[in-house]
Amino acid sequence: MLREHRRQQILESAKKVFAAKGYHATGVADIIKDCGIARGTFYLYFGSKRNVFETILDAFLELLKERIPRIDETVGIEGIKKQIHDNVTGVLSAYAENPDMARILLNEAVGLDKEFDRKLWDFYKDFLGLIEDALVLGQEMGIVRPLDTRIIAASIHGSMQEVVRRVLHGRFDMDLDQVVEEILAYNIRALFVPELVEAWDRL
Amino acid sequence: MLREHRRQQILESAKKVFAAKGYHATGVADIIKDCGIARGTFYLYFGSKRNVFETILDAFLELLKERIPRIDETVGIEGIKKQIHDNVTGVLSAYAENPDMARILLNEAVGLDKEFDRKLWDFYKDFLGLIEDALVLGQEMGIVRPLDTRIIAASIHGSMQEVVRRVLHGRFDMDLDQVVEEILAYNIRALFVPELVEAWDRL
Amino acid sequence: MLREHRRQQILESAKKVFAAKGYHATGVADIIKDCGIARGTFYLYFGSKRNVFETILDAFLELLKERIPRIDETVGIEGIKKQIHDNVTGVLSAYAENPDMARILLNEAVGLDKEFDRKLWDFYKDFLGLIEDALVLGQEMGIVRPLDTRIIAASIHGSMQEVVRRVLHGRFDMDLDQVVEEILAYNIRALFVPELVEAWDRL
Amino acid sequence: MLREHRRQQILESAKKVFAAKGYHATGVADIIKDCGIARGTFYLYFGSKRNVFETILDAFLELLKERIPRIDETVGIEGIKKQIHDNVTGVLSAYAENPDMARILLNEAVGLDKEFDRKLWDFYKDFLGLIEDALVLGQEMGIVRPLDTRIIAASIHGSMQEVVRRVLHGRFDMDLDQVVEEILAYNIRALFVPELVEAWDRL
DNA sequence: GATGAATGAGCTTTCATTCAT
DNA sequence: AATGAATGAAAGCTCATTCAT
Repeated sequence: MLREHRRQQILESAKKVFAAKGYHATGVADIIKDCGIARGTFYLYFGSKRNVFETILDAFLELLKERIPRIDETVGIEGIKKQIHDNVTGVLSAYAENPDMARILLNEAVGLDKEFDRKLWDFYKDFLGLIEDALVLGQEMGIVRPLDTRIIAASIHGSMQEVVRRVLHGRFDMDLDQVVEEILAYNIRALFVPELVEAWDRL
Repeated sequence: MLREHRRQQILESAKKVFAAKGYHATGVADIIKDCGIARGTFYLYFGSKRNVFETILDAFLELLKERIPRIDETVGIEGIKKQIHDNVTGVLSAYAENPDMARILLNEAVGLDKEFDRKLWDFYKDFLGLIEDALVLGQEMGIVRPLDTRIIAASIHGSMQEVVRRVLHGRFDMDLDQVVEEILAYNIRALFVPELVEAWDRL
Repeated sequence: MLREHRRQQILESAKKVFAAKGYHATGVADIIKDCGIARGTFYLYFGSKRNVFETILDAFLELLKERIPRIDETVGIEGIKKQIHDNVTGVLSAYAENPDMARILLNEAVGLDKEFDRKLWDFYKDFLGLIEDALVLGQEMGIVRPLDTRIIAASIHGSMQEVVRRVLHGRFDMDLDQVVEEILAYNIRALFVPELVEAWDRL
Repeated sequence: MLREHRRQQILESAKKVFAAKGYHATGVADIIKDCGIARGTFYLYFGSKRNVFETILDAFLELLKERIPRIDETVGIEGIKKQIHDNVTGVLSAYAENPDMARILLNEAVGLDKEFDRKLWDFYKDFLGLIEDALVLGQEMGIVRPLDTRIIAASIHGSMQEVVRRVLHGRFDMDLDQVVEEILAYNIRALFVPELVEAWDRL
């Protein structure tokens, strides 16, 4: 399908330019120049500048969602450890593999307009919901210490997001695994009951 | 000082409107309407729309800086605990007391343009530097566990920022002290050597 | 009279600034800054920016008019030569002694608006009228060769004006007398019947 | 070339309006109204109001330059006479054929801003340079009397310019040839050695 | 008389979007 | 399907002038 291919071309160009210059500083002119198409052609595939941006954002949010499956608690502590490890790695690598999209999500999509804000809050609400569910489950299983699950879910999310932001900004020259290890070590201690922390490290 | 008073009026209106509508969606027209002044009057006090925004942002960054004094480590563990507690409370209350400014910093100032981005990164660099210094100091004192100070400094910053963001968004109906307690409990466990965590809680 | 003194102060400042920056590039702000008075004070003495400009221009046009008295032809050729010499010297020295006003007249007042244009044309019409009258008279006396008085009056005026313009622009480092001599030598030859030219030079 | 045609359309409208209302009194609104195009279209072809004006001015200066070729002195006195006649006719007809451009050059471009002033002075410097060269050459050939070439070059230029200005202003109902004859007769007498003037008229 | 803060009409310019070809 | 010239609403900003003190 040629049509689909052309659509993807535009999306790629838009992604690149939005990430590099920001939403407002990017004009439709920048996108079509990068893409080598005419102004009118752009509007043949996307209704508006806002619409391309939304498409890009939606795709990345979808991608992120897939990387965070619900935790299966029936597989024992060792299995849980592996799941958590995989989830964190999955999310972080989603960012790492799509730096442009990540930059757009973390830097450009913030404060764009009311509707985008709602979309992001909705996404994060789901994301935090999953974290909260996991925390509650952990508390029921006795492995997570007593804490306010809402505040702590936000903390976890915020700490990961900020680390990602700084890695993307190019300040950290470290590899993904090291980042995952640090984040896990940090949160394990922050969340789990003391007895488990010891055991965890021995796993 | 009538002049200073008028300047403050404009700043207040600008703060309100920027926080409510966002930087780009806000026109000078919105600010002067809220303020009840003429177009020209606005430009008598501020050189441009960007300039008012910058003034607001700078003021808030300055305010935040004042709330984060360097930690005095010579006062014993109990004194350190109090300092940390005060610092966290200080920063969070700076946000709580200036919700508009906070919203502007966290939502509007992100991705505005290259120069604002640099300003923010510079500010955060200082902020993270202080956290890192404290972590390194803690490690030297044997109270902070071995960890990558850069990643963890980012984590701490990110976790606090995200919590603030969500409190501002109005979803949390909790009071400041509770938030501070949760954040501290979270980070104490995440950072300190196990022996200290126990002692800490007993303080 | 203090009032008159203040008025002159403003006129002097305005003259200076208009000559230096041009009418449009000059703001009321420039004038009052140079003058050290308040905005409102300016409008106490002059109804508008245009009005100050007009006042300056009128004054200079008046000054110029005084320097060009009608020629008295009853005094013999030698007397006429002296009169012409004095008139040319008078006009040129009016420019030389008021370089700011001259610059304003020659560079700024051109093409300002319909009304100024009319004022200037009227002035020049009078000026050219005097020259034409002198030419006609000269023809009647048999000392001016046959020529189209309108065209030649314009030529005379234009040649003098352009020389003044260039002197003002600072390109010529010559003194007034030399300029007068050249202009006279130029026009005498251009205008007079051949026999007279010779006689003229011997006078 | 539709694009070039549209560009010319805008230039024509701009020329007309600038000549009629003057640079400052003319708004982009006036130009596009005269032209029947939208605001944006204007900026598609010209970067700014100043830019159109400059384009018009440059074009006319270029046109004038072409009309003033260097004089070839090797062709004998009769040939020189013809060349001078042709040059003067050429320049004057350039003005006559482009009254709007001429009005813009003579009335609007004066005192617009520093940069335009420099452009004009540069052009006139070249123009006067050519005249001066011709005068010096004439002196070497013994046909031009002793005179200050700089002052007289300015006189010549000024006299021609002023005549043009008045013709454009519509006060003169005479034809071009007559004007040329008068200007030549005037300057021949003013410049040449007496013996030549006589010979000249006999040619 | 003097002040200078306040005014607002009006300017130039931008850019997402449309539409005739 | 593709083009790119044309559009025009809307933005930021200036500055001569006014007027309450």
